[in-house]
Order: sequence, then structure tokens, then C-alpha cells
Amino acid sequence: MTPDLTRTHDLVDRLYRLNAAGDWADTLNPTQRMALAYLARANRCSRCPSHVAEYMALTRGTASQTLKALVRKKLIRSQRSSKDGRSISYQVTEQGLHVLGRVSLVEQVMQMMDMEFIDTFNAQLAVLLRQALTLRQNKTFGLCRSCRHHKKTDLGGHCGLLNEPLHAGEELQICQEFAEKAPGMDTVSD
Amino acid sequence: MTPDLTRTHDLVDRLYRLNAAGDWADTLNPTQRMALAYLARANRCSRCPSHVAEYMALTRGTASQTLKALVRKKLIRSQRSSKDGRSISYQVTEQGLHVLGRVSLVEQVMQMMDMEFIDTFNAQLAVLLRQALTLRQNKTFGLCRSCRHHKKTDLGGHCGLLNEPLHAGEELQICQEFAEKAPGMDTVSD
DNA sequence: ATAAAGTAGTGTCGAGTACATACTATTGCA
DNA sequence: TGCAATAGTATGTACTCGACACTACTTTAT
Repeated sequence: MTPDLTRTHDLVDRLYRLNAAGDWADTLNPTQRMALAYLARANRCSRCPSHVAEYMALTRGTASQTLKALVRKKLIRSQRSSKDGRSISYQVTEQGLHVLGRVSLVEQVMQMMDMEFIDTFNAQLAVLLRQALTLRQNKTFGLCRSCRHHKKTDLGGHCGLLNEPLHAGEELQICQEFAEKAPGMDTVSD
Repeated sequence: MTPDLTRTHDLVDRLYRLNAAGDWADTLNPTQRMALAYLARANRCSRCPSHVAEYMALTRGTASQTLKALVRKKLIRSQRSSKDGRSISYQVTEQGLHVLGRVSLVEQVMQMMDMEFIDTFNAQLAVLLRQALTLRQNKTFGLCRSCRHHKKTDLGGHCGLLNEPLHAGEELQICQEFAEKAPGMDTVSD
């Protein structure tokens, strides 16, 4: 293996771990912190344990335990689906949102960079992540607004897949059903 | 918090986790995998439990356990220091090196990128990591060759801090005592 | 329609792991 | 010699993994 490629691996690991080490404040761990952040940004059809597991590359068992821990800590609430008797959805509580207010180490560091650096760096990370997701055959997740099934309407938007209207703000949430718009279009993943 | 900064955090997390999920092969976990990789690249003065802990942002207790697990699996060997009765150093075994041969997901993805992308991306990651390390007041670790205490000799090199000559190849190993050469010099961290 | 087979969503369990804390042993310095 | 600092370790609690179990939905074949 070329040293340069191993170096990328090493740098990503170290940056993640350094960042994660700070998460143990707030009496929750890096996994719980990330699951909570995901739920806060996911739309109503993407907040099941299996979606958390897919997004975070966890096993479903771990996702289940993690969510139970968050419920215990009153940072999220569970709600059974009326449509599918198996399915459970979660929503972040006020307390949960409060915990998410903490500025992480990575965020602190990025604050010191200029706009251009942030944009190009995020774009590069997004390219790598997308490639990795493709290799592992994972779902990509992405914002409703840039999804293939999204349609603009007078009221704000409509999802062609679920055949349901979108509420205000939902277009900027993460969707588990996200699909690329079309091959060759300039949809930067998000 | 600006969405762009949170996005960087999120992308780093996802890339790390996706990559780490593949580490569970080989009957070892991401932490053990990284510790093993570190030991394989660290010089003889930087292979103690406390150095592993510092490098990986783990507690010393966890580092201790992790190394014991690697010894149990015969991937590393321990050796007490003759100079300091408290200190223990580890070295990677043949088996350990073999395990490290696996190409990680990040490495696979980087292989698909061109040279320029790899270089600039690594440089950007290095800048961020250095900033993060500084904020957390962690040691930076770096290659012997680009250290302040490094001196070129006919035989290959000399460490001014330990006052010991360097063997062949040691200049490219990670040193726990690494210090920047001088303020303002173009030493890209490594 | 109804039963059987297959799939998907979630939960439970034992083994190993990460943290915080408290501890022993060694070193270095006043 | 005394005493703080350092290196490493043991312990208790909470967590993550893989494997398995359970239930609800979906499909297919009567």
C-alpha cells in the first residue's frame, strides 16, 4: 500500500478520535451523540432504528441499544408507526436539542478556516464518502431537496416516492430514501 | 453553529465509521487495528502504552487493555525497558504485520483518486488535525526526519534530544517526542 | 380467500471493550 | 530521606458487537 493512502486513513482516524474524545461530556458517548444529531436532521420517514444503523454503519442491535439509551436519558421519544406495526420512529426532545448545542472540536477548528477552504474540503470529503458508500453498497442518504423524487409545488414541495406533501423545512432534512437526480447532473451530495 | 461546519463534522464521522466497520474482520476491532498500525510505524522510543493512548486520544487504561488484547492474539510482543523500570515497549510480530496488509476502505477509495487530489486532501487534513491537536493541547507526533532535534550525519541521522544515532529507516518512523523545526518553516506535519 | 414461505424491523443475550476512578510501583528532585 | 510526578494496571459501569429470536408485513401457491 502506498504510504500516501495509508496516511489518509491515519489522518481520518486521528481527527475522528480526537473529536470523539470530547463527546464523552454530557454523559453520552460518541455513538449516542451522532445518533442524536442524525435524528435531529432526519425527516419523519427516516428516524427508525434501521435507518440510524445504516447511516452510522452500526449493526441493528447496536442501533437499538443506542436509541434505548437515548430514550432513558430523555433526549428522544419513541413513537410506533400507525402504518407499519413493526416500525418505530423517534423524535428529539427539547433536552436533546439542548445537548446538541455543544460546539465540537472539529467545528471549532473549522471556524478558524476561511469559507473557500470549508467549501472545497467538504466537497472533497463528500466525494470520498460517496465512493466509500458505493463500494460498500450502502445507501447514500441526502437532502430531500436534491432527491430524484422531489417535486416543486406552490406549497413548498412534494415527495413522488411517498406521494406526500412536504412541510416547511422538510426539504432540508436528511432522507433515507434519497436517490440521485440523474446520471451526469451536478448534484453535490448532501 | 453554521451548517457547513456541522457538515464537516458529520462527514468525518461517517467516513470514519464506514471505514471502521470493515475493521471487525481479522478478529480485531478498530481500536486494536489502529494501535497495531501505530506500533508498526512508531520508532523504538514511542511504543509505550502511554504513547499509544496519546496518539489515539484514548485513556491510558484503555490503551493498556488494548495492547494486552493484541499480545493475547500474538500480534505484538512486550518488552520491559532496561532504563526505566516502569516502562514497557511493544513490537509488532510477523503475524501482526500480516494482519496490517489488508487494504482498508479509505485506502481503496483513495486509490481511485489522482495524485494531486491525494496530496491536497492529505495536506488539508493535516492542517485541521494540527489545529485540533493544538486546541486540545495534545502532542503532535511526527516523522523523525522533519523534527527539530534531527541532525543529518554520514551514517544517516542523529537525534539531538535522546542523543542517540538513528538506524536505517528510523527517520521515517513516528516519534512521540516530535517537535516542529521552527516557526515559519514549511514543515507540513506528518 | 387462505396458508406457507420469505423478508424486514426490532429486540435480547453473552463476550469483549471504553470510560472513570482508584491503585501499585518506580523515578526524580528538593 | 521524603514526596510529588509518572507509567502502568485493576475494577465497576455502560456500551458494541455478532448471533439469534420474535413479530409484522409481503409474496406466492394453492
